[in-house]
Amino acid sequence: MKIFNTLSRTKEEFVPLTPGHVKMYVCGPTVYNFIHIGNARPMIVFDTVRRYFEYKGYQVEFVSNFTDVDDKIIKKAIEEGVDADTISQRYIAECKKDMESMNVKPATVHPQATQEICGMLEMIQTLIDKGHAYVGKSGTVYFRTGSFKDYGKLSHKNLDELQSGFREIKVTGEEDKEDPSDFVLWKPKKDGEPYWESPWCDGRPGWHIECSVMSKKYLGEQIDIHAGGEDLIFPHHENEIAQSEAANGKPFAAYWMHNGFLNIDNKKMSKSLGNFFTVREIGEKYDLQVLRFFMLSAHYRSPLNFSADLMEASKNGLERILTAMERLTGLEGKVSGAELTAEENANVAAAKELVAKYEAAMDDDFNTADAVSAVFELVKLSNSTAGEESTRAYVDYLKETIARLCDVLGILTERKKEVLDSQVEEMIAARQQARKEKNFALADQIRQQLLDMGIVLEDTREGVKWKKA
RNA sequence: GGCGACAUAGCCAAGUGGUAAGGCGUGGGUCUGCAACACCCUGAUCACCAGUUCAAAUCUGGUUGUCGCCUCCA
Repeated sequence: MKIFNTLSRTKEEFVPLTPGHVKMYVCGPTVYNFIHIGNARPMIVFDTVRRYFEYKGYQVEFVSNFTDVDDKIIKKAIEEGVDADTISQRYIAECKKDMESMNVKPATVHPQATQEICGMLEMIQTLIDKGHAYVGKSGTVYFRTGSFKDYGKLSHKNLDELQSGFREIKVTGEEDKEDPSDFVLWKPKKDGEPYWESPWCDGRPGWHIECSVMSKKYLGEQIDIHAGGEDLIFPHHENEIAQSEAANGKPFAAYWMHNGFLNIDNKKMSKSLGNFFTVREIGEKYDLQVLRFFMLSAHYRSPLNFSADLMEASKNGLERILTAMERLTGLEGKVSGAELTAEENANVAAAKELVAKYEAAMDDDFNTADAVSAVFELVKLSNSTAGEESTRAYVDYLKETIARLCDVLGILTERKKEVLDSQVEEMIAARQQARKEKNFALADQIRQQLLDMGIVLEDTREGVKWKKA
């Protein structure tokens, strides 16, 4: 398997620290609101990465945090007149609902920053002891970037270049920094903010230290993969490397993976442009399986544009896969035979080549777009070669194969079982009766009524099928 | 200003040296009472220029254009 490593900016062969195991950490959201579809991209992408590792037989330890102490959370809490904790707990719960709807597996551990303060105090103290951090006059603790010679290795920047960009920060209240590119590890509380006691001042941790500590606690000092959105490369991940490697004295993550940004109608998503969508909002219009399928239609490192038209196209494409699977399920009850025919053997051989194509695509830095194309080719093979004259062995093989490949992508191949109310069932029966009597005008009228109710009918050889529009 | 990415059919999107996967959409056809599903057919010489090579979308240089990071941000 090859993985594009941001550190080297090249695809590298994946070699795990421990054979057969993968330790992976993905930076999670700050929980001050419902997650937006931009947050959803890394969740879906790296869940797919995890699933593929598992498909290949790796045991994956997958840790993803919730940042539950932050300016935005505090701001929201003040607005609502509640505790910061109330806000973060609420949106952690909502986020987990969204993840489930997107078929994102729960992490092995979902640590929360506020539960890990103790470890942060320890790591900060270690950094101070080793000369990598210092206490400013207000009790603020800063990381001394100049003390870490590899600072900039991930974002490929050097400290000199960074000086100018940080000048502005220096004037806005952190003037006790030794160097403008130093960053905060611990900062003093302000009135009304949550705080913890520390040897330096009552306060709270800086953002970057959280991930270093949680990663260390749940995965150890060295991990295989650290991932997140590309905007996190600098400064967040750069700072994590500095903290972890300075404190632990060994390399932190072997591979750094970053997903590209999601744009809306070719523009960056922002509240001021009014093109800001939460996952919850999209879920009202589409099954979130469609969102997931859409996200996998491009390579994870490419920027991806979101629009209603593209969602519509993804919906139709996904529908094609689900229809094919439904058809195979319908055939299961009608076919028999445990031995493949000669012709079927040839088709199975063709299918195996498509599985190989799928795996080759995923092995090449998780090329999901190419992998999906192999699934579509399997669908075409199934639609054009499986029928009532097929053997049960062949139908089972196709169904199992497509389902297995879709499962790695997190795409559920069985439609959610929905129950029709009796009124609808009666209408369908009435329409069938009308058709039998060749009263097609009435039949079409009933079909239109059902369509108005959001139910689409399809007359197939296996009988009437229905689905939601 | 610094660092970086991208530019493939109407749209989305693979392909990184040997004459362009796949999906959506469009148009035509088969099937069907009709519709839908499905199947068959239907489309690009790869932003532009120059170069390397027997051979380039794929390598090199340049031009144009779009975008990202450098500040909280997935």
